Amino acid sequence: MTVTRNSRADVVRAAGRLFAARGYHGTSMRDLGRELGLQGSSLYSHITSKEDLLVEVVEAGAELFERSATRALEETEEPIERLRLLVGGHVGVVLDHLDEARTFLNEAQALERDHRAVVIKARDRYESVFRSVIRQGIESGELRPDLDVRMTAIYLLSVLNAIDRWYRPEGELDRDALVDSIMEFVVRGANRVR
Amino acid sequence: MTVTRNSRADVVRAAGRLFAARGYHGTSMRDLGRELGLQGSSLYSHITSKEDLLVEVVEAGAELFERSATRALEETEEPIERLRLLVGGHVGVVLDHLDEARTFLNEAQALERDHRAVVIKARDRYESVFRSVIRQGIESGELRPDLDVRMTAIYLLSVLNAIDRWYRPEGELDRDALVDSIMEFVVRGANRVR
DNA sequence: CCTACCGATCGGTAGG
DNA sequence: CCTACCGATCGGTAGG
Repeated sequence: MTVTRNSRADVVRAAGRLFAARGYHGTSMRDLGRELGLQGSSLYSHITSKEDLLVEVVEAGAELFERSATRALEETEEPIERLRLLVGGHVGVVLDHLDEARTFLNEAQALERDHRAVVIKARDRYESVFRSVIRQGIESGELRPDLDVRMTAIYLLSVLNAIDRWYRPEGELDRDALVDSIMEFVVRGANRVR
Repeated sequence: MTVTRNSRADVVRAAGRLFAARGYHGTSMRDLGRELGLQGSSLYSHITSKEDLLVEVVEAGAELFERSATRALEETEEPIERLRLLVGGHVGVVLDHLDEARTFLNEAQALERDHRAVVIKARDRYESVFRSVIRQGIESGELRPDLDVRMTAIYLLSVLNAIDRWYRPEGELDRDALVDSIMEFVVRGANRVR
């Protein structure tokens, strides 16, 4: 049995776990120390403040979502394919990086002003990728022309951001079926082909 | 200028305001006292614990949603009309009772086990109303028969529960237009009429 | 990474 | 509803 010291990355990951489960204000540095098998005060050899930890976890979440969007755009130019990749990528981030995703989505309000502003900008950029892909789908004739682009993006993201609230990987619905289900829900309502 | 004493209801309402804005763990009893212009310790002449306050706010939220669902069912028997009333009622609760709605939706995790279980049951009952109305829409032939009832209810509620994250009453979209927009998004995708 | 602390703040009580 | 507290816990530092 090897007892290794914790790395800074271990600390950030554990913080994500607790922030996602109990919230930032619901997590004390002593809770976090316990999670890692050390004293709360020992955490300060890795970080300089509790807020720092939140910033790192939230930024990790933001990066995961942004990278997913970039990949979707690089993979193909076909709008509906892009939309499916955006949905699949988002589902992947939520399911594979639940803690970072949840903290990014729910705990950004606990950040102080400047850092919160950065997060809001990252969210806007991410949402704008959805908007532009929806717009491309309209231009290509695959989505109906009277669609409200902004609203559609908001509704789709509402569905995606709520997944962690109900989805259980042990359930009957696997990841691909989930993506199909969401795509059907969204695109059937926006599809021109009748 | 009349300086009146605060009632218990005032305390609960103010608690809802702060819990919704900063979260339960992000709100101290002294914060709440300041909000009402009195000492933190004075709150204990109205209530017996901080957790009590959370229970009351969350239950107020639960009741508002349940009453909205009951009203929708009583108003009409036509499935699509019922669905519209459910959506309109939900939008009304979120916009007119934002603090209770937010606390109900986001802060129930801070409740201790027993009370949290009550909330989860209330949510299930509410969701089951959505499911049964969707089922009625399928039976009446207005919604397509291959629709996944559970998933459709979850997606619709995901859209509804995210409204407080982006909707601004000062914006161009008024309440009725919001309801129309959501109904179009959901029903067009589920509508049999082509 | 630990021990030993720090001042500040927490939820809550006693007694008016 | 206030004053005056209580013990516990908070984020964080010093010094090893």
